[in-house]
Amino acid sequence: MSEIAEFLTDCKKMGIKITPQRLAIYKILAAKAKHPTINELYEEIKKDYPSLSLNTIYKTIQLFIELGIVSQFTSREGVIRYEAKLLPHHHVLCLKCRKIHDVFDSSLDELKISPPLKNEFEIIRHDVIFYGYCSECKQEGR
Amino acid sequence: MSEIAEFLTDCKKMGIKITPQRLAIYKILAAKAKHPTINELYEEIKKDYPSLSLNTIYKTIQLFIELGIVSQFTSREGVIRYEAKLLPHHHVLCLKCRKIHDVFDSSLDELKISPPLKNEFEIIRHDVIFYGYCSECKQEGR
DNA sequence: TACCATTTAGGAATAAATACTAAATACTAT
DNA sequence: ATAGTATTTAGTATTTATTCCTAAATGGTA
Repeated sequence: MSEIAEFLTDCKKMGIKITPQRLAIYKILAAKAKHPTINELYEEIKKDYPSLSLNTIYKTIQLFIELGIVSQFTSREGVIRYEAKLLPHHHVLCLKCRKIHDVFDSSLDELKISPPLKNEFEIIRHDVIFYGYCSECKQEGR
Repeated sequence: MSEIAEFLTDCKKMGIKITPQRLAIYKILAAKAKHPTINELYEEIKKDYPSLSLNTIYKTIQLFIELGIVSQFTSREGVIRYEAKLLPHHHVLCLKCRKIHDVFDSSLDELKISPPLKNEFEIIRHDVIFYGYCSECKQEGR
């Protein structure tokens, strides 16, 4: 659980308080292969913290994004999803079941940036999003 | 204006009616370098069609997406933007001024799909989104 | 030109996100 | 350990975004 330890030191460094709510939210966001929406977060955390307010989730997410430890991620469908920034990776979205999976392929991390783009922009990073059908959905036809 | 002519034949082929509202919306979406949000569309079209309803924009956009002539596009910020599907291209978002520009670089259209990804998914297409600073913003510092 | 199914405008209804405030809590220095 | 203080939370109210509904208007067809 070194991610959690890292989170705790991050919080101290940034001067924000460590609360059970924040820890619970971060833990879910840091869990691999999860890309919850606000409501999915809410439903999941309510199991352990029945009194938790949606408002707290909104504010915590916003705080995490400002601190740079969480990123927003939005699929073509316009559904906003969140995840902790851990290893660099990309995504693949199943066009049928809508599940989003992580893609770890470091060759995608070093795309060739064409000269016109390089001239006009200072590129910091990039995301690749694949669209297709996952193993379950491609079997059962579309 | 061949895009507009193409739009008109598309509509006929699909059996939907060509209305001034639909044409106005499509024209803005087809204008290069524009990636409007719902509200930006609304504000812009209201200049010419003061009576146009927000409702109409929502429904028209949804129709266009179903017809496959418009695509949604959502940046890390979670703001949904729309554009007509013309040539295949990718995007670059300025982290300061938030403007989104098109990137035409066909080498990005043929990414190498790693074996694990290929085995588990049937990949149909992909998007690349670059993040960085545009020529104006990188000069004036951040 | 008249007909009819489709489309629009506008308001009502619903859903999503944010603002506000009193009560509760994490951290600091003692 | 304890008290003090600024931060944070929960809960409600408010605002904003999106969808639903219906009568009136309009585009395409014969």
